[in-house]
Amino acid sequence: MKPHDLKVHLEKILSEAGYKIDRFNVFPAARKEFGDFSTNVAFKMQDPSQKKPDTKKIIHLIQQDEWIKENFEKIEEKNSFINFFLKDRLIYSTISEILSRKHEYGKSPYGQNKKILVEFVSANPTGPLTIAHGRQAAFGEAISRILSFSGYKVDREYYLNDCGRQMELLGISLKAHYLQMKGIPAEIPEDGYRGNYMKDIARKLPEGCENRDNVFFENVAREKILQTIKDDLKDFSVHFDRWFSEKHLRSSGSVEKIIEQLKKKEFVYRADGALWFRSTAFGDDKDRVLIKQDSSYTYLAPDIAYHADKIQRGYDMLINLWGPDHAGYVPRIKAAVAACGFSPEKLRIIIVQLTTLYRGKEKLSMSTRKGQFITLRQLMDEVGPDATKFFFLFRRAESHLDFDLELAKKKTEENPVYYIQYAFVRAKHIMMFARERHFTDDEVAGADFSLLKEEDEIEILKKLKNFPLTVEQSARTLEVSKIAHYILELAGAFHSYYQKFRVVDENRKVSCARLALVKCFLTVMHNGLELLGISKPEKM
RNA sequence: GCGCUUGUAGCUCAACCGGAUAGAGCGCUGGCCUCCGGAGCCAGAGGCUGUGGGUUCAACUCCCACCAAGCGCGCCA
Repeated sequence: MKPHDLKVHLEKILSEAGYKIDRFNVFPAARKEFGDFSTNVAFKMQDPSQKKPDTKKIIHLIQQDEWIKENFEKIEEKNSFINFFLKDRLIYSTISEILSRKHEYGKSPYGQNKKILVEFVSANPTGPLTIAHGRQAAFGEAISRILSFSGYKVDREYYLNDCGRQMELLGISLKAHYLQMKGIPAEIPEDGYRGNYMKDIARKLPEGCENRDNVFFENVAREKILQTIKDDLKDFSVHFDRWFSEKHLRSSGSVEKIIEQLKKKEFVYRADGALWFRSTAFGDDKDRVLIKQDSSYTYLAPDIAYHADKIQRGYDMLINLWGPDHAGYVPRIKAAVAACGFSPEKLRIIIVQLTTLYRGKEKLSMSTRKGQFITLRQLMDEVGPDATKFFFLFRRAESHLDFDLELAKKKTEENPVYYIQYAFVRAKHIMMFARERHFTDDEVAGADFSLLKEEDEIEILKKLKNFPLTVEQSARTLEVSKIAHYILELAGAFHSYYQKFRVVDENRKVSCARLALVKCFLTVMHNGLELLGISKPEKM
């Protein structure tokens, strides 16, 4: 049972009794002594003239209901909240539910099979992925997994800016690096790319490329860099269904087409020798140029075409993960989507804030062009992919976080991810130990769960019971950190329990019940770690 | 100057979209291995939730002003 189920029933009971309540909440109890669920409904029904709500009448009414009687042991008032205590068998039924649903536990039809496109990373192929891209990659991957677990049909997409001025510059830069290497005087452009990765690419080029044109070098650089990006993502367990090429978008005529459509709807106009998009009609601060005086496109034009393309592909919702430097870009792309006849609320843009890197006290400034940056690869090598991921996913996307590299390296073993994985390994070990003692799956599944009477056991059970709710909340709010925090809490409860009680002990019946609990713990941990994309070690 | 985001324990972050005594990890102090792995557990210290107002039965959460940090404000991409 979820809080929502109880809420629906309470609404029914109260409306049948003739009460009208605006909005009230039913939520998991904040404290043990408050039972399992709490509601603030009494406050919402309160007569404004009274100082305290009259809960007695309401409780009496609720207690008459058959469904309530069937499911709840008792209902109490405390500080004008109404607390519900579930019957024991409902708490224990969580175990059977987890044992039977296994890796499906927490899965829900919440998303109603709606199609969602998650677009993320989308870094220009002008250099290796940085730590900032890493954070977006971790988020995008986890959000995709959570949504798909919650009943959405999810596609992940990477928008590839594989043409335009930055690409030209990349080609020119590579050629200059190559020539310099051959001892031929050449200058890397002021705003060109000068990182070591460029020198590496130049070094691997065959002899005799001196007279090749810039396009040749551009193609080589783009392909090489794209390959390293793909390798980085693969090693970070981040997967894309589609790489959407801007070059193809442009050559397909989509840009012209969408501008034509906007013209028909009179959302564009000519002024000062340029073509403007009337984004102010959709709440933007000012109108935006689509075609410049020199008749070339601005960045916005193909981007509108790209979003129009997404919409045409029939998605019910679009999610974009952007860096904070694009925050100001949100109103105009929402406007564009609205102009295409798509509800702007269905485009959810998550701004993933930057991580400021420190080495001790020293703040590291990052610039792709100058080649000064910490790459995702370096971070993975130094801290490990799991710890890196967890580090990102534990925080909300909007938090601007500081990260000290020295500290991260030094404290690797104290990273919460090890705490979590250790709990998992411990539980695994117990199951192995039990197998050696000839406990069978059937014996465990058939145990008398009501033997789990210890406070710590009930606490774990209640946490396990809340997993589906946590997943749903995470899917609704797109906040991945909820899952990470949930897992950490669950791991903590298990560690504490482990310390106090032996699972496999003399009393075989109790052992069986406890083994069932451990098994459930493992299942939920597995499901949670899977959603975050963090590995589940057998040993440490 | 304007806009967006963020200010919570010494540090890094939570707090279930207004709820009950603001919680974890790290660090600090003191304890705990004859027994499923001590990468763990237990106890303790540590807070005017940036500041000042307001709304409410109830504010970390909403509103206003201010302070501080980050990022934006091109016919760049």
